Amino acid sequence: MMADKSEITHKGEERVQALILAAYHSIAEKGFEGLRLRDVAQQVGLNHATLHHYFPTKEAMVQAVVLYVTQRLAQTATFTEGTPMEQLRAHLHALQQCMQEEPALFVVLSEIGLRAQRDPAIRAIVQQQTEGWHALLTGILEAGIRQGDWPRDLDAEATASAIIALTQSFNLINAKLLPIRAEQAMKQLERWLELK
Amino acid sequence: MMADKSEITHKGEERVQALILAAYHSIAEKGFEGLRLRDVAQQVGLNHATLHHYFPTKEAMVQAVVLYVTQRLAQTATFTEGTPMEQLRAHLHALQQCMQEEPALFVVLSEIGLRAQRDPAIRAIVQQQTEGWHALLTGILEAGIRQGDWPRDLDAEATASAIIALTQSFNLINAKLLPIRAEQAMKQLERWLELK
Amino acid sequence: MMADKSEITHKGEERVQALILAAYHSIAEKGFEGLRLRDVAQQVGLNHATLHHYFPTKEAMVQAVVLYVTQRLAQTATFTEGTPMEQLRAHLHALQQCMQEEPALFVVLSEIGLRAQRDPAIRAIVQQQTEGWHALLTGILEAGIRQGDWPRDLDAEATASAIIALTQSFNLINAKLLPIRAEQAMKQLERWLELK
Amino acid sequence: MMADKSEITHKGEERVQALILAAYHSIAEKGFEGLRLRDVAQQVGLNHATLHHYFPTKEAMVQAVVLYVTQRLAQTATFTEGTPMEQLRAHLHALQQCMQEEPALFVVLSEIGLRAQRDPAIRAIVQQQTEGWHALLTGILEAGIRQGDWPRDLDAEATASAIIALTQSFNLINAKLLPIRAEQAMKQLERWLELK
DNA sequence: GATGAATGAGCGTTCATTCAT
DNA sequence: TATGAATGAACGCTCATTCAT
Repeated sequence: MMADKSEITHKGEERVQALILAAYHSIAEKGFEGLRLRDVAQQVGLNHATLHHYFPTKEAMVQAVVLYVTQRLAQTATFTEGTPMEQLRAHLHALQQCMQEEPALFVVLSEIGLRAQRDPAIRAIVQQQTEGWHALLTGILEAGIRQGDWPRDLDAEATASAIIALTQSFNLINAKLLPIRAEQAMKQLERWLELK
Repeated sequence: MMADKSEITHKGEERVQALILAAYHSIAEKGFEGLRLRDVAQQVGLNHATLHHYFPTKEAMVQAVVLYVTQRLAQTATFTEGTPMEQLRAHLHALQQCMQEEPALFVVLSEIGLRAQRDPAIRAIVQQQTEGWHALLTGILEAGIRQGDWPRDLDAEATASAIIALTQSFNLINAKLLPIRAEQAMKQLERWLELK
Repeated sequence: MMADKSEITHKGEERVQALILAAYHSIAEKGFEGLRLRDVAQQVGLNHATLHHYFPTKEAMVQAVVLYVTQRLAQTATFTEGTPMEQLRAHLHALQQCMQEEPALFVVLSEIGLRAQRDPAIRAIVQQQTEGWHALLTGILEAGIRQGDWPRDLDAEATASAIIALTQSFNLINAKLLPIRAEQAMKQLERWLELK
Repeated sequence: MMADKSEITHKGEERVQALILAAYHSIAEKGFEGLRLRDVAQQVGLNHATLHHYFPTKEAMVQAVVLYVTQRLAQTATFTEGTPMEQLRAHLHALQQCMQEEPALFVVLSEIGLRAQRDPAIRAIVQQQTEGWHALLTGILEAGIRQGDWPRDLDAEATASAIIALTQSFNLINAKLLPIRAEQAMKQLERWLELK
C-alpha cells in the first residue's frame, strides 16, 4: 500500500532530473533571462509550489543545471587509449558531433559562462570543470610534443586555452552570425594542429 | 540669451550618448537580465520617465547599445596601410589592447551574441557587423596568401571565422574561468598564423 | 481537519464574486475610466497581485462584470404566466423597481454599451443579451397583437426596440439631467402601450 | 511684419476650435477613456505643451467639448414657424438626419451623459442644455394639446422626457447592439405621437 | 507663443517565494 | 508531499503637467 523509502527517493530523484532537464531546455530556448519556475514546473506536470520542495530557491535549480551541463560536457573528454594525436582528434570530433546533435548544450554553456562572471557559486562550478578540461588538453598536447607529434615550441597551455575558447564560441557561429559553418573553423583548428 | 539649434540638439545627443553608456555598463555588470531602465536613468541623473523621451522602449535602447558596441569594435579594424601581415598583426594587437583596457566590451559582446539568437532585430545588427569583420579579415588573408605571406592551402574564410570566434570568447578567459591569461591564447593564434 | 473540495472551490468562487461586485461598484462610481485593479483588490481586502490569481487580465475581469450585469438584467425578464399585457406590465414594473432600488445597474449598463462599440468581446456579450431581450419583448407584443390587446398595426419589433432604448437611457434621467423623474417617462410609455 | 492683435486673436480662436474638434473626434472614436492631450495636439499639428496655452488643463478642454456638443445639438431644435405638430415632426426629422449623418455626435453625447454623473461642472452644462430642450418640447406639446393635435390627457412633460431619453440612447442602436435600425424605433415614436 | 526636457504619480502585470491546509 | 492562495517588490510604460529657454 505504501511505497518504501528507496522508491520514494527514487521517484524524487527522477523528479529532480526531470526538473533539471526542463530548466535546461528553457534556458536553451529563452536564456536565463526567460527562465521561469512556473514554466519549468508545468513542463514536468508539477504545481509551481511543489517545485520548491525539490529546489528551495531558483538559484539552487540554476546551479543544478550548471552542474548537469558541465558534467555532460566532461563526458565528451573521457578516453584513455590511443596516441596523443588520436586522442585529441577523437576529442575534437566528439565535440563537433555534439555541436551538431545538440547545439543547445553550447548555447546554455555560453549562458553559464556569462553568468559565472557575476555569480561566484556558478563560477566555482564552471572553473573547476574548465580547469579539468584544460589540464586534460594540456596533458595530451605535452605528451604529443614529447613524442614528436607536435613541434617542441608549441605552447601546450596556450593551445589548450585556444581550443577551449574556440569551442565555447561556436554557438555564435551556429546562430548564423557568421557567414560560415562551424565545421570550417573547426577544420582550420585541426589543420593548425596538423591533425591530418 | 537664447541657445542656438545645434546646441540644443547637441545637449540632447549628449544625453542619448550618456544613456547608452550607462546601459552599456549596466549590461557589462549585470547582464541583459539585470538591465533596469530605472538604474540607467539614475546613473545619468534622470527620472526614469524622462528616459522614454530619448528611447521610446527598452528594446530601442538595447538596440542602441548593440550598435554602439559593434561600432566600437569595428573601429579596431579600420586601417589602410601596411602589408597584409602587418595589417593582421596590428588588428590582433588592437583587439588584445582593447581586451586589456576594456574587458567589458567583450562581456557585452557575448551578451549580445546570446541575445541575437532570440531577437531578430539584434541579430540583424550583429550579423551585418560580423559579416563586415569577416570580409575584412578574409580580404587581408587572401591578399597575404597571394603575396606568399601564408601558405597557398590556408583557408582564408575558415581562418577568419576562427579568429572571430576566438576573439568573441575571450571574455570567458578574462573572467578567470581558464587558468591562463588571454594573451597566451592570442599569442598562440599569432604563432599559428606565423605573425612573428 | 481537511476541507473538502467543494468548500475550497466555494471559497474561490466567493472571492471571484466579491471581486466582480467590487469592480461593478467601482465602475458605477467612477466609470471604466476610473476602474483600478488596486482599488478593486483593496475593496475585497486583497493584495492587488492576488487579483491576478482570479483574473489573468483586467480585460477578463471587465468581461466578468459585463456578464454579471447582463445576467442581472436578464433576471428581470423571466416570467411565464399571465396574459401578454400582464407580462409586459410586470416586466416594465420590474425594470422600474430595479431603477429605483439599484440605479447603479443602469449606469454600468450604459458604460458597457459605450465600451461595446469599441470592444468586440464586450459587444458580443451585450449583443447576445440584448437580442434575447428584444426577442422576448417582440414575442410578448406579437402575442398581444394576436389577442387584440394592441392594435394590428403596432410594429412589434420597433416597439420592443423603443422600450429597450428608453430603458437604457434612464440613468441619464436618474442622474438629474432631466427635470423629471424616471417614473413619469415610464408611465408615458405604459400609456402609449395602453397598459392601464 | 507683425500681425495685429485681432489677427492673433483670430488665429488663436481658430486654434481653439480646431483643438475642440480634434478632441471631439478622439472622444467619438476612443471615448473619454482614450482621450490623450498629445493625440489631440498632434492632430492639429501642435506641440503638446503648446496645447496648454489654449487649455490650462485637460478638464478645461473636456468642458469646451461638452459645450460644443450641446450647442451643436441645440441647433437642431431652433425653429419658430409652423403648427406644433409640424414643429415636432421637423424636430424629430432633424434629429434623425443628424443621427444618420453624424452618429459620432450621439456617441459623444452618451459619453458626456455618463461623465456628467461624476463631474459637477459637466453636469451643470448638460443640465442647462437638457432643461432648455425639455422646456422647448414641453412647450410644443402643450401648444399642440391646446389646439387639439394631441389628446387632453397626454402628459406633456413626461412625453418630452421620453423623447429625449429615446434620442440619447440611439447610439446604442446604431452600434448594432439591437437587431433593428434606429429609424424603426423613431418611427414608432412618431406613430405614438400620431405624427402621420 | 512655442517647444524640448523633465517629472511624479500611477498603472497593469510579473514572479519568486511563503504558507495554511 | 502537494497545492491553491497570497504577497511584496519590482518592472516597463503612460500621461498630464510644469518649466526654462
